[in-house]
Amino acid sequence: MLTQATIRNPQGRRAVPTEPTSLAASHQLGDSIDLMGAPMSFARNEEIYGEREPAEYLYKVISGTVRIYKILSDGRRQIQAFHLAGDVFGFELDDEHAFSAEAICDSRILVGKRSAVMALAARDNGVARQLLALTTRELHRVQGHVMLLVKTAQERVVSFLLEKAGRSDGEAVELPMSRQDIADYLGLTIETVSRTLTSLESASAIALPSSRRIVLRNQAALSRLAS
Amino acid sequence: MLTQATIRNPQGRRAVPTEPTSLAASHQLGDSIDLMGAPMSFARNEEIYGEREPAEYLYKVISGTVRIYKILSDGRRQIQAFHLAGDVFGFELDDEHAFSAEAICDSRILVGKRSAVMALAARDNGVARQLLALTTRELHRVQGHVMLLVKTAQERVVSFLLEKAGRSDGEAVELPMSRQDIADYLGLTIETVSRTLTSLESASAIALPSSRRIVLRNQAALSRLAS
DNA sequence: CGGCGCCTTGAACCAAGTCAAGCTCTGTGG
DNA sequence: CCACAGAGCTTGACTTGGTTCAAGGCGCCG
Repeated sequence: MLTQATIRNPQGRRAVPTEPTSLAASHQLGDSIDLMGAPMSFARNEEIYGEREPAEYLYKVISGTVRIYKILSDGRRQIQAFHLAGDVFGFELDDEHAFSAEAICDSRILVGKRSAVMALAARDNGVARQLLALTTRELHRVQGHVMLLVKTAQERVVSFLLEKAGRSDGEAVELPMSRQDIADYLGLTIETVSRTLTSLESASAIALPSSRRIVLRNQAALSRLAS
Repeated sequence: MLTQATIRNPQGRRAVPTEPTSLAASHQLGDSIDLMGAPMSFARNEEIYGEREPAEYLYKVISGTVRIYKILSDGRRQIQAFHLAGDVFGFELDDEHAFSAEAICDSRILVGKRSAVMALAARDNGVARQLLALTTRELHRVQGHVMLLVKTAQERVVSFLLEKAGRSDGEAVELPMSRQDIADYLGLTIETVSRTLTSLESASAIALPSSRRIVLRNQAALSRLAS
């Protein structure tokens, strides 16, 4: 359908919309900027943009999940964020991306010209304030991530589960990401994540009907374990 | 001189200006919001605001250094940021402070009404964009903090020194904060920070003429150690 | 059925934490 | 000017939570 989704630039790295996006932001929606850009599809593990590339676009997840990450000089990968449906990402301080972005599973992403949104924000105060709100919310989330990274392995895993549960309906958490993704977000190894989940299951705090599906059986106990 | 600086509310926790602040932002200054609020003095270790208190004011450091932190349920303290002269802090997502703030050394802080700045931002697009710029810069810094916290102890300490060196003139870094403050910022113990500094000195990468003064003797080697 | 990702489990190891002295400033009072 | 006290910093010996290395299991798809 949207074949341009997989078009890549000469370096084979960045997917771009095939035509200039016609953009408008309806700030009456109150909650988030609606990028009237081109919806694009990204396959599982497909790169959306790479670190140090020019930051030309802003992105809003329609469906699917995106990981934002950086590779450290020793080859380890640190995931900064998982973005779910509704999240806007791709903001940058300067004109290059500080992180890379990849689709974790097949995803649809709304892609809009960053310069157009910025120009609009310069004219329209409502848009500017929405950008501020989005950035402040993201700042808050990253501050929470810092608090996570100084806790014990069990506290990190439990906090992660509770955060995911907060954004999912029903009692079970469906995880689109692999154990490696979780480990790289929490600053742990895949083995530690796996062992911790197993031990939480033994303690009847959670159930693991399948590796990507986790049932929180005792939310109160989990909240206590999250420190 | 500014005796109101030490006035505290009934709970003895929050210092407030004695009179309603007359506020104006001159966004022509281009770089930062000038809170034309009341300059206040805070003594070493004096609280500026506490976690969960209503976020009524915004703050800009005139001189001195401020630590922004949270106490974890197990009693450990995690420092989110050190703010130096010129930095603006006190932004919040909702109407309460998510963190506490204390002066690390005797400091002068410009204090302005948050609501006044927000009202101004609603009218004046330039102010709104400056707030966005400040928040985006802070987001960037916190993202860097996340990257720090997954590194080894030596990498964290070296990165910290290089960051401080970047904001100080001359070849020596003057640290206003204690080893405990550094440890709580880096997610390490005071002993590990101390040992790491000693070992860097043995390796001639730094010199420690006094405990609060650190000379970077081999910046290239340090950059390599920062990973 | 066989192959390949992905996940779990086990055993050994190590970086950083903990516990415990002891040292070095700095300011204060005799 | 020295004695003392206290806070802040360093150092040493031991412990431990999490990593590393290695093997094996599970589920899915051709």
